[in-house]
Amino acid sequence: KYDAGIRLTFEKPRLEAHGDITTNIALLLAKSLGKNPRAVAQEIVSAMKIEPESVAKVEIAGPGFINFRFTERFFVQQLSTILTQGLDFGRSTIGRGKKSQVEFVSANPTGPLSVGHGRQAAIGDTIANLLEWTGHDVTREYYYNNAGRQMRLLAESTYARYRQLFDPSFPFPEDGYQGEYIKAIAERLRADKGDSLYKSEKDEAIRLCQSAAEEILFESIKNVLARMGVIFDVFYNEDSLYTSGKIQEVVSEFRAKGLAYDKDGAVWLKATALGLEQDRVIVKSTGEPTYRLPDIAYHREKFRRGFELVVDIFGADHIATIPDVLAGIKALGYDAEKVRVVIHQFVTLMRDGQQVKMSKRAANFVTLDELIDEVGPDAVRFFFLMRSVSSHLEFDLNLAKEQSEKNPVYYVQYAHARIASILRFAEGEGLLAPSPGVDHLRTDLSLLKHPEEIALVKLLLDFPETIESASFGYEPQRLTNYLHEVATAFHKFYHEHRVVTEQREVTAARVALCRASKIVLANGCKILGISAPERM
RNA sequence: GCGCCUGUAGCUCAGAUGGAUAGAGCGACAGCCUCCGGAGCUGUAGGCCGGGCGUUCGAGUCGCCCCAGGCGCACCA
Repeated sequence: KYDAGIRLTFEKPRLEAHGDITTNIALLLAKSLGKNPRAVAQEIVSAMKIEPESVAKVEIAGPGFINFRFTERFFVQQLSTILTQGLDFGRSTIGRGKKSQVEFVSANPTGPLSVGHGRQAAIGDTIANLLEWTGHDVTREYYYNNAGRQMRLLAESTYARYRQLFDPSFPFPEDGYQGEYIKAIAERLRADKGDSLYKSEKDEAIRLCQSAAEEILFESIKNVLARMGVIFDVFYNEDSLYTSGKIQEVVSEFRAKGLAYDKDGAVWLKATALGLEQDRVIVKSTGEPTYRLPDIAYHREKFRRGFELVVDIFGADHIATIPDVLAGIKALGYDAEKVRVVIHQFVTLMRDGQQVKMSKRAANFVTLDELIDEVGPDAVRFFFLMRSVSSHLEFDLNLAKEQSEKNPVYYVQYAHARIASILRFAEGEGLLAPSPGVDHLRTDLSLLKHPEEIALVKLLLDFPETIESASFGYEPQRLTNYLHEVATAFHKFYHEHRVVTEQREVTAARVALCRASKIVLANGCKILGISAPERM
């Protein structure tokens, strides 16, 4: 009966003592009504019809919050939803099959992936998983450039290393790639082709070096990504934008719209007309486009390919390019709001309390492959997903290697393995029906009434909401933190109560709780891309 | 100089849409296994949420100004 343009919302109070859900509606209304908020709350409560089956208590608290407490029965009965949905529990269709693309890693094949790429791989793949779980139709895409200056340098470096195998005095390019991996590629070339490159004409030999290096590097990039459980649907080659004329098309359109002009022999994008600080070169005086142009053309293709949601995952060093691309897209008539850019901050590795120095030039460069070798793929992914993406990440190698309770990965996985073990034990005692799906329908879940049991049930029921908020906010760390909480709640429950007891009915109810916990942990791990072991 | 990110317990970090008494892990200290996995659990200590001003019933959260650190600011990608 009040309409002050205020929406009635409920939220979960931070303090358990404040009930299960709460609303501040009375506080919001009080001002416009010129009444005491508690009096408004009282009016609202008096006018409400409550169902005693589900609602245990309604109370007005503090300055005028209305707190609701549900019955334990209300919660506990929802366990059957978890058990029925099983490996699909947590999935939703709110994404309505929206055609979505997540672009990440996108490193050019000029060297092995770094630990920074690893963070991006974990974030991108997990965001893709989250989108899938919320009902999006997801394409994982890797964009790369195998032309241009960097690749030329790679080719020349490879060629030089190859020549040095025959003649150590052969000069190495000044800005060449120093890494050992170039030497390895050269060795492989010699093994495959002998000295044939040595004899052939130089430009031709360099071309061969480039394609060989590219092939070998991509193979190793794909391998290391696969170790992390990351598989791309599409590898999009920037070069195709040139050969198909898409680049030229964009320039022409900008010109037609009066958004491009010539100056000093280069073509400039009139970015100032699009609300940006300064105009930018899109085609250099040499005739070569700057990175902006293909980026804009590429993003236009994303729209043309029908994506309704485009998620770009970039490292912090790419931040400057984003406004140009978004402005360009908008100028071409596309809705830039459909592009969500996730910027992640950098990673530092810590070993024995010391920062591990990482320099691409120097020899102490740590590759993603080496990191996985050292701590294993589960720890790598989990650690990369523990922190919010906008936060600098300190990766503690000692902790990640530790096989103990200190290590959060093991803590979560241990909870899962422990449940598996309990279920094996219960099965051994002949206490499990062969089909859990049928079993739980006959289980009296209202026998779960201890605080640790109820707390665990409530937390498990938060799972779908956690996925939604992680998915729509592009914040995987919410899920990571949540799973840690679930593990804690389970361990507490387990510590306080025996699952397998003399009373068959109680045992059945607790087994159901274990199974539901196992489902949530397993599904959560699946989204994070880590294993949920039955034993460890 | 300009832009983006960050600043919360000794350390590493959570705290979505402003809510009631600020959380976890590690580290420190003190405890808990005749019993389904101790890779577990319980307790103690530890905080002017970088500083200031503002917005409002209410700010770690929003705005402005400082301070400190990171990353950018090319006719490199």
